[in-house]
Amino acid sequence: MPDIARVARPSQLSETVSKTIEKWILDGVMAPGVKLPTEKTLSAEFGVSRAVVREAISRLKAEGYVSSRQGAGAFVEARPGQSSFRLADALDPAGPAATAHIFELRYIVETAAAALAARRRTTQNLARMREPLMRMRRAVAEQTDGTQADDDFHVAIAAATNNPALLRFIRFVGHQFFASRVPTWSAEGHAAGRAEAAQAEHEHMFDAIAAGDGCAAREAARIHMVEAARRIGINTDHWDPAPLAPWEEEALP
Amino acid sequence: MPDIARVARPSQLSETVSKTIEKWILDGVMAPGVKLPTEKTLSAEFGVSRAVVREAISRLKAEGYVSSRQGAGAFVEARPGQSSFRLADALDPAGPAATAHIFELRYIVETAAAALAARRRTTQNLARMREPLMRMRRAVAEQTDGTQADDDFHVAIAAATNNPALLRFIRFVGHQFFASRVPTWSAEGHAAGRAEAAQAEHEHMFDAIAAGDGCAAREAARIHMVEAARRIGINTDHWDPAPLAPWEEEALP
DNA sequence: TAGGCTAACTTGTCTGACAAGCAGATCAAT
DNA sequence: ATTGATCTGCTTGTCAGACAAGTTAGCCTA
Repeated sequence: MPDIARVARPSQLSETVSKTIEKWILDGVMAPGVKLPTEKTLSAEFGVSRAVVREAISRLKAEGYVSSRQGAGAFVEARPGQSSFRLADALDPAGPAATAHIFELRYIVETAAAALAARRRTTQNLARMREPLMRMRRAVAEQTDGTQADDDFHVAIAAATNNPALLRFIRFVGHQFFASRVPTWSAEGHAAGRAEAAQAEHEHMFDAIAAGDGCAAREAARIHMVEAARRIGINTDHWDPAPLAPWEEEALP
Repeated sequence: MPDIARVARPSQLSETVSKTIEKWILDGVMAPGVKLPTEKTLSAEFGVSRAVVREAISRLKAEGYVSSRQGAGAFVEARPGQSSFRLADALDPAGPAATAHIFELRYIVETAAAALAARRRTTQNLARMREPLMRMRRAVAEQTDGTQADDDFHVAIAAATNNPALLRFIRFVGHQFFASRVPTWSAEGHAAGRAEAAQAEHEHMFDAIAAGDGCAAREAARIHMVEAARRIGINTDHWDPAPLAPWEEEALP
């Protein structure tokens, strides 16, 4: 079943209130450090109960826009909204152009991660990469779904960088494209040879990382990312060439 | 006044409840898609009022762990917590090691951004980079604070990549180190020549980007990042050398 | 003037209630 | 027997009022 466009939810009162206050903050109407109106004032202003206002403020607290102290009031944070990073904002939903931008970001970190993984991977890391690689091999042979294994493979590479922040970011960005991997591993994808092609790229990445060759790993990851982008219809002409270090250059064929 | 260690806040009831449920989800006790206990059940279970439970769930909704439908109940999201990315988690606060990891992530994206900016920048982009650059020059000359200008400069470079996602991520990561830039622009920083050194690196970055030389821009950014890391006491020995493309290599001195 | 004290105010929590919406059961009709 | 509508209990969303806990600012006293 093709996914149905999610019906516009009936606007929740608390959401309306929180979005309004969020807009105040983002537009600079309420500068960092200033005190928000009291809950009683806001509830009167918006014409809703205090419970709704509290729920709205609770959401703003969770997203790092404000913080509140009992007895004192609620205050706009120093760097509102910068405590967490989100790609698909509810205010400006991600279009096709945004997808290309996010993929370029993924391209940057994944190629760097592959190079780092080649230099830092332990034998245990390699084992954790080999497992999803085998699952993908089987998926290609049996023409089954390898989407999850694909995801796991990239996460395993990120884990080999020994950088938890990088790992979490790659996991985060990668999950944004979880759905995009389906066309590769679908029946059509198998028939068109997309799954097989992707798997060949994965094998190259693994071999380079196993060999400890950061240069080759970066190049293999670069090719995989460019091809993956192509498979989901993203133009990569103007991308940075995920370049190699001068002393790595002679290792290329 | 040296900043005082923030005293442990008196545990908010709603925070306790939301952290507990968050842990349930992260530990897999509650799988994606399953229905949470009703608010009445939870309030009885935790021994708090329904208002507290509602506030806790509201927080979890904001962070993308659960979603709720009126009349039906609250359900664990398909990819709980993956709707937003945060570096300093409240559960495991960022230590010095984490700072190094985050800085490496910043290093990866900032060097890539510099290379992209050199290839894509418009004259308007250059003007927006020149402005904070001038402010920093003045700060060096007058031994004043250039922290904000420093931040603005890096954001202006990111903006020149013409990639909003990359811009937002660099702004996000850069702000994590806003406080770290203070030692460079403090009175001691000026006296020790740190501000002057940083400014020289900035000038090199700007010149390379203005010249449209992606290779030189990447190298200038690499040097700046490594030096900036050194200034705040981060070991960079095992970092990836932010390499150059083969065809860019001859441009190096 | 300095310091303590009080009073008003604000957020945090509790209780009870009703409205809006959902899911399963019941039941009638074809 | 299957389908369709209706009904009923349950759950979340919203409201109102109240008290507890904590803060702020002004007053008052020494």
